[in-house]
Amino acid sequence: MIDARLRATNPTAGTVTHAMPEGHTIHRVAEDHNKWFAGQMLKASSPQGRFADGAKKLNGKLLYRVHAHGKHLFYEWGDSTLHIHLGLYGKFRRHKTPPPEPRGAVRLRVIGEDRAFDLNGPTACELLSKAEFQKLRSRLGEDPLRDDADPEIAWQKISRSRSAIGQLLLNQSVIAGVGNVYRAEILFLLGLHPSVKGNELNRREFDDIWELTVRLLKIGKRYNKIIITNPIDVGKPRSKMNSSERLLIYKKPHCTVCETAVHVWQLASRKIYSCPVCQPERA
DNA sequence: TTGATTGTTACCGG
DNA sequence: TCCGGTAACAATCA
Repeated sequence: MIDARLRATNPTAGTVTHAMPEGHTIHRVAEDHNKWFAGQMLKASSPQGRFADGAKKLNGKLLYRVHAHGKHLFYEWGDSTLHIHLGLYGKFRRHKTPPPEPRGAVRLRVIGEDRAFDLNGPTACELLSKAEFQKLRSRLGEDPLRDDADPEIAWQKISRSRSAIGQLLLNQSVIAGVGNVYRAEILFLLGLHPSVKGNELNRREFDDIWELTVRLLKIGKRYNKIIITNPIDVGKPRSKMNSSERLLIYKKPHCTVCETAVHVWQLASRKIYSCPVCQPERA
């Protein structure tokens, strides 16, 4: 069970990070309590006063039974749950043992027999009660990577919404795990304008979105990167692709299919890239 | 040094 | 209630 590869939020918007440290022992927690709980997200769910208790509970614990849902990781500990969310830049960094002195913002150090992991970056890392876990879990939508995912539930939410599909894809309570890069690439590949409303999509279009999302997230999980392009077209295996070869529309000045200038705009407070020709607006 | 960011939440107003 | 926009958070990178 060691090194189960699980997906989590990370700098690459929902792809896998390093192998997750399951079956290892927490050796150290950050001394800088304020830094640990710096983010608003953490303040909301973890009052600072609880840190000391949490840190004590964390130290020396064995991490076991990890599972991912969307961009969240959960380690079960009997009645409580360690919740980790890697945010924008968080990641698990793997070391051999003994690991070097921690550098930068190391939140958590996990030590195994032959390897160690540092959790660093502005990440969520908190201990949740059963009720808190249930509450968080209930706010998450279907994760296309999970065996128990039910696309019907996602379809109900999307088909009843007047929001743009470009918004809905980023909404973790609709589909959990899609980030800004995936949303741009998914809509581009399907020729859908990001402004098309959820309730304007037909079932066939939703099925295409779901299937493509599953496929892309699986590739991302496997290669630890968001990879959209076909390796045959690029002429090298996926593991060797560089960043400009992996994507089709995100941050591209010109459409990689028709060479039209890519339209860059804001949707859901995030930059969205779309091709005015390949993704026509709907009347 | 500066600005942007592959993420999320709280809050406010329509 | 639903929906859109904005601010805040903070490490990292160009």
